[in-house]
Amino acid sequence: MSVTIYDVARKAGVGIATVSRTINNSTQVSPQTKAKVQKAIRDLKYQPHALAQGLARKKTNMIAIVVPFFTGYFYHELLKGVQEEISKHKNDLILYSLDQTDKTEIILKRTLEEKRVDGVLLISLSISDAYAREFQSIKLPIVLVDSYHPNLDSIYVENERGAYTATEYLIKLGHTKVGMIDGQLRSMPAKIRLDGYKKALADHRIPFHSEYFVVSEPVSDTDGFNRESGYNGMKRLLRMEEERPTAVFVSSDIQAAGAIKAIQEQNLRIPDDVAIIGFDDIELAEYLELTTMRQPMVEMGKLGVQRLMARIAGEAEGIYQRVLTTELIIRKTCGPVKGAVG
Amino acid sequence: MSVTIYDVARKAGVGIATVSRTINNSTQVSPQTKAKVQKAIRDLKYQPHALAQGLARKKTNMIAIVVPFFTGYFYHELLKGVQEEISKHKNDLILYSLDQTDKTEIILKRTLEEKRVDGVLLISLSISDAYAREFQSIKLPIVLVDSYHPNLDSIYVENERGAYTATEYLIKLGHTKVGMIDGQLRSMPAKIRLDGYKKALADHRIPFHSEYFVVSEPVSDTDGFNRESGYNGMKRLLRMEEERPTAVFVSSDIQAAGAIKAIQEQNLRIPDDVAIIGFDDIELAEYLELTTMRQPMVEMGKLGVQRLMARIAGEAEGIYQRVLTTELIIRKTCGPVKGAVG
DNA sequence: TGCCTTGATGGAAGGGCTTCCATAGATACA
DNA sequence: TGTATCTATGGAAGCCCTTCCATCAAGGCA
Repeated sequence: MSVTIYDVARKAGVGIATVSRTINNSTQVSPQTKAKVQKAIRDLKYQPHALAQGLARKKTNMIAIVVPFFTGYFYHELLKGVQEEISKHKNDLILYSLDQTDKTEIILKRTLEEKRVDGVLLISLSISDAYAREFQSIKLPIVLVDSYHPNLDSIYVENERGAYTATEYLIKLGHTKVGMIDGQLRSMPAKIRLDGYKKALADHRIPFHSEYFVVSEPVSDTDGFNRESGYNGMKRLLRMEEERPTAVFVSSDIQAAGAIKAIQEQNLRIPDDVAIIGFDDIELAEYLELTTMRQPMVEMGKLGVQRLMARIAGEAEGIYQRVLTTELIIRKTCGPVKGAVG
Repeated sequence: MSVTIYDVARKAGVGIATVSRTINNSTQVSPQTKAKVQKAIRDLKYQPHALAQGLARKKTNMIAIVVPFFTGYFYHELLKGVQEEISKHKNDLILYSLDQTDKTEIILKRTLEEKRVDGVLLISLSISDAYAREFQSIKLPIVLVDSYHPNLDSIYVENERGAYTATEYLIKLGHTKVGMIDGQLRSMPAKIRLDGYKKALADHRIPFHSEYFVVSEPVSDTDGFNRESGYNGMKRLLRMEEERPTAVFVSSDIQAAGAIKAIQEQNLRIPDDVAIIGFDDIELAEYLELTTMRQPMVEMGKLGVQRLMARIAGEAEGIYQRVLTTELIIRKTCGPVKGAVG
């Protein structure tokens, strides 16, 4: 049925080992023989069987990418970077998208033991110490992107600094009633962004006001970075009426989109009544004219792949911890506090 | 190093065939033996090697999905449906995203010959007759989604009817100067939507005005369904000044987003000066309050997987051609023509 | 009691590749 | 001219499974 290395060998009048060497560009083959074999390969339209190769080589040329898909656009952008980079390396990508973050370890366990992939790219998901150790001991390369573990290669943005900058930006516009809408605190970025927010307040001698801080409700087991949570969070803040914050730092653009909707529904104006700053700078932010903190998402994806490939090739040493910077993108959802000097 | 079926067999004091049978739930194993083997599997944390299984079984439990990624959100939504469905079938997904549509056949060739996957899901990409035949003769299941080939399973929406409905909707609002911004005509949906547009005009005795029809410029080798093309297309239409269309059917929401931007930049109002209707109903459409034709993207993804799995299981016969309906979603970017009765 | 089923089990042969090891021929050196 | 050194090549083992085929024990029936 399908043509194998034996067929090629017979046709070229050589041994299978020689065919294999030719395929794999070994220098151990004389030019004449190589030419003969290549001709036979062409004639028979031979293509090595990927699984058999993988089995024999103990290398599959596939990597797994594990993402929590539910939150949408952020991962979409990141995936772009991953795709761009991976195609350069002639590797294939197995996509595992989780509908619940607590399934992470089930997937990791499988990738770990099935030996289907050469490495894993874990996006925005945290990993327990136990599993981190397991990956190390089994020597399956893994790189965390938008996540962090002290013993594993990690690529992430300076979440605390970004949140600090965002909050401070609002404060410098004259706002003192500065709220925050965050994702689930079990998500690492959410937690750290809260720290940045608190620190900015403290540095400017504004007391932290627990009513101004809203965490998205735990819907099933998501990380809470979604539109509904932004919408609900903002509604809660607006219920405070006169006491409501005049500016809100929203922990992700997608939540900011929901927040904006809630504000508009109350016939309040942005930024006059409520100023909004987001986080991420997904494509949507541009449409919404949302002021936000940009994360270099595409770049994160690329760097993740690069590092992973290096690890797989055995060219990587030590633990790689790359912190990328965020950038304040000023659009139109933030303005000075009402009553302040223009 | 890693634990194999031999280790399990030795530990359980049985032969490897029995272990294999236990794993694969054969009834040919006595309950006692099965229990013994299962215990050994648990004790040793044994997990079958996916590649070896694939090689022996001639079945990989992986399917390839080939998408043109550049156009963004549409595929993102579709992928959601695919993911949901595929996880039910315990299959893995290899993602091939093309940066150029003319690479389609290169990828197909590989998937065809490498035997890495059990089937292929081809999204929005066309396939030549030659390749269609090849897939059939080699018996590698393939399902086209948002695309069509007479001899292959295809799932797509009634593009002509959808375009017709959209155009007619504008006409019924009183517009007679109805323009269209389309993707590259080599893309099948783009071509067929043009037909629908023309037919609606004809049925309402409005002559087709070639200046009102704009095709996105051929950027590298994309299908032209992107924001820039919508932006540029609309700019071109607006250059006609007083002669410009009062309503435009834009062939995809993402282009509509660009078109809206172009309109706003000229300080024109939507829908008063120019009415816009899109196609797709991607998530962004809701933010933009875009009136559009909804395609059931998630459903298309699911159906595609279902059909493919049936094919792989050998339960599918004949050629499946499933046409899904589109739905007019009225939001706020269309209104009656100026001067008409409200 | 003897023979035939039947069910449970093990062995071995693939599946298609890579790679170690052995061999043979050629070259080089003394 | 004989021996040591290389290079090109082939054979076979191994990667880890599935599955066909053979075997064996036990039970059923005459």
